[in-house]
Amino acid sequence: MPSSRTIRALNVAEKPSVAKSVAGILSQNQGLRVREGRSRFNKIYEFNYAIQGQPCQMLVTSVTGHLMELEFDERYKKWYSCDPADLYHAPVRKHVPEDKVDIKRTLQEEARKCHWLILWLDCDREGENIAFEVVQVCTEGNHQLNIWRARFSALTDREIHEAVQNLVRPNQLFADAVDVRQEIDLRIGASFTRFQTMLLRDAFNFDFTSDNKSLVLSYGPCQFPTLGFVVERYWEIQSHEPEEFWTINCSHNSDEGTASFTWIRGHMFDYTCAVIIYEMCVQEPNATVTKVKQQEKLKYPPYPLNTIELEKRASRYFRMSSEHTMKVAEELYQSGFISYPRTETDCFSDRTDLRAIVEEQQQHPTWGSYAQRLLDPGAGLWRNPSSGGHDDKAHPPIHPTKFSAGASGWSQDHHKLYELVVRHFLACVSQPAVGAETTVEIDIAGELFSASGRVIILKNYLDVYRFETWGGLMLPTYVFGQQFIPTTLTLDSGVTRPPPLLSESDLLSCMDKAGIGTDATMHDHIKKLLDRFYATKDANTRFSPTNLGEALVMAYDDMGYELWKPFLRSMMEGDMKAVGMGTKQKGEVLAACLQQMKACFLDARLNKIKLFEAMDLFFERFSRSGIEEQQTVADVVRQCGVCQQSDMVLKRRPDGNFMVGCLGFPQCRNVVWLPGSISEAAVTTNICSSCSPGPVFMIQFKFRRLEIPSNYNVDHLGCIGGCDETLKQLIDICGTGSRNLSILPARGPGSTTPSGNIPAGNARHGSVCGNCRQTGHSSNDCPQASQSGRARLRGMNAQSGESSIACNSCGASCVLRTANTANNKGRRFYSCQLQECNFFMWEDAINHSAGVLSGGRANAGGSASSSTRRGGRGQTHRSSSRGADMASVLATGDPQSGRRCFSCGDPSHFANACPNRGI
DNA sequence: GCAAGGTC
Repeated sequence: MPSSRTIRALNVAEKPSVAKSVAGILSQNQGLRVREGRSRFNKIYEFNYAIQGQPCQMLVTSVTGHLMELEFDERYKKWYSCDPADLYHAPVRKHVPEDKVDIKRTLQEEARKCHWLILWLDCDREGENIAFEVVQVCTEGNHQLNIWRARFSALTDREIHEAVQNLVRPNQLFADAVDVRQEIDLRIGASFTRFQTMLLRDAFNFDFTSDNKSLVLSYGPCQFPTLGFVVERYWEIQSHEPEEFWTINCSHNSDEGTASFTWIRGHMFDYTCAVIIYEMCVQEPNATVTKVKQQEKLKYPPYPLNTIELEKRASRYFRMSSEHTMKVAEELYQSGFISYPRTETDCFSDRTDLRAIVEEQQQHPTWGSYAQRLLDPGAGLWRNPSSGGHDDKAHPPIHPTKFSAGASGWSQDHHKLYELVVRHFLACVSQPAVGAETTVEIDIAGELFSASGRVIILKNYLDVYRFETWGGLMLPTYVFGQQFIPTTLTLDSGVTRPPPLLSESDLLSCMDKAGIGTDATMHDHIKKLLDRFYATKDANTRFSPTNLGEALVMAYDDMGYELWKPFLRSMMEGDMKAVGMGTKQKGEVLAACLQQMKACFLDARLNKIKLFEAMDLFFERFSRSGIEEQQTVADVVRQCGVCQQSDMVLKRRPDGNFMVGCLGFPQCRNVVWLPGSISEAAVTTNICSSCSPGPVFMIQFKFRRLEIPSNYNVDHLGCIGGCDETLKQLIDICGTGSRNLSILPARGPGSTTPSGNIPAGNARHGSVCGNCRQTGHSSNDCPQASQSGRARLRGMNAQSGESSIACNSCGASCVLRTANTANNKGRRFYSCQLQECNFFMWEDAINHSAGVLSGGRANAGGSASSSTRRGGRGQTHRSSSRGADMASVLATGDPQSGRRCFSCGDPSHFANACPNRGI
């Protein structure tokens, strides 16, 4: 029994699993009692222990992450309750949300009975912040608590015992750093989200959803840069100008097989040079082996698995989304099959018993025998895992924690993910694969070509890590000085290709590199892009921006802000570090950041026309004619006091503004103009008590929040009979004329854009400028050509033209563009607008040789060979091939060249002997 | 209804 001097200590961990581990380690499972708390997930463990010789009765329980949330005061919570700009200074408070109230009550009840509070939160900034949330809640129950912090970096016996024997005080600075982040995220996120949602949702017909009203156009310091990565790559692809190149390829057949030699010069962009060199090779085709190099190559196993790698590999190997991967991993963790799945750590601690983990897997029917070989010292397969250099000091790399040959209730994805975790772990503790690589270099007429092949000598970890392969191309045997005549020698052309769309794995890498999100939240940010209709993911897990996503990024880019770039987050990360170190004050960082962001917000609001312009490129404005018709039918406000014959009715004008006019128009011109800031107006059955002659029916108005001062309500029941001061004031302030938006370029009939993504300068786009994407001019006379970063990016290499032809390859439309590269400046070409199609054709190629695509000059010597330029993404692009079987060339001469000089056309010599040769 | 961060 505890003595009267025994200290009762309440221990709180960040999650139930840690509470259980800490209790198990400290009690050594002796005298450990478990009871329920008010929250069914967070149990309470009790046992006796001694800290620094002091007997303690230990109570160990947990929270589940943050206990509190930051929110605005009640008055600012409703979207229309305030100007979004007010959210930069509106009061905020931390509160315990409904689903955490049970945990709060448990903590307070237990704290009342305790002397000490020991905080076992994860040892990172968020953990420190949660620690202070726990302190706040517990001290509300007991002001006398002595508060301690246990610092540990792994759930091992030594770490936990050391932590409890060396308790310290919690670090307020770390917690402050997180407070800063939370407040900035909330204020920026809420203000921009409310602003752009309220501004755009009612103005445009977003054709991808039938529920326009509930659409939320969110902004967040993580989600927008993530969208930025997707859009930036998409623009890079759009602005890519295919460039034609030439290369010489050589093959040689022997009894042992075929060797393919590639030209050491690689791609040559100057056709004449390539032809001259090719001519030299054709004239002296004898190949001499100048180098044979054989060396051993090692392919190392991957580093131990952390969250981001798990997500990337599951996406690559199984095409599982990162969000789904984390859901499945969480379930495997909850049921005890794998370790904690949210970890940055990619190195194992020296204290981890790696062999014990392997031993468990020996019984598996598929990889069990590999695990047995690993443990057999005679096999020499074991290798201590290398370190990836990251350690979050809280969790080990993801590894199997319990053997399973497939539990009941597992889906295919549970099987796949568990298999990945096990095989990855077994690979990490295995020897690298060993290969023999052979490189052969040959010389033909002074030009060098090379071929390489590799055979695997020892597969080692590749035996178990079936997700990776290592090329096993065999080369025939060659010896130094050997000579042979190539079987084929061809001059091949190709075109440069744009990079592919970002895959989920690429996107995670971009985010990781730029510090966007954490290992536990990155998949949420990616999913948010899909949920918000900002991006789509295709079957190959590649992301494209939607029209909405592209328009939003385009608008902010045109405003000149880099809100869609990762810099804001990086800057915040720097500031948070400074707060954590104590070199900057919490208040000072908050004030400075919010001041900057508010200025940016106000400026963005002034420039809202950019948002409308960008949206206008892709979406239709809501038609107001229907509303007008409906409202002119029945909405009588009063009898006309001028003609005294007709009724005055509420009308919506074609420009969207409201008026109350006499139905006797045009004979009677009595009219009451209404403020220009009204978004909705409806005549009610309420009758004004002061205006006469009556009845004058009152009108329910809704004003646009952003167009009236913040001290006016957006909802107003008003009267047009002359008694309504509010209405008069708003007419004074807002006027009754055209709103800003009516100065936008009108969208003529037929300019409706389809719902799919439209590349810059698309011929289908009609009169949209390829540079700035506005209407009314072409890219050649674009006034913004040098102003916009995006315009610069898009117009970097080529300018869009208006002319288009049908694509010879896929049938879609090609647009005529002008090259701007050194070699082909001013030369015009057609390129297909269909993203998947890479068709490209010089305009002069059509003129020179009808029916021959892109090889006009290549085939000038009379070649009959030609083919289209189309090829799948990522394939080697080889199209027109001007080549010949060398044996036949040597026997009969070159039928394709007519044995004349390619350089000057003189039949008396070949190009290598051409007197004009000056390359 | 808005962010991002914990975690169940």
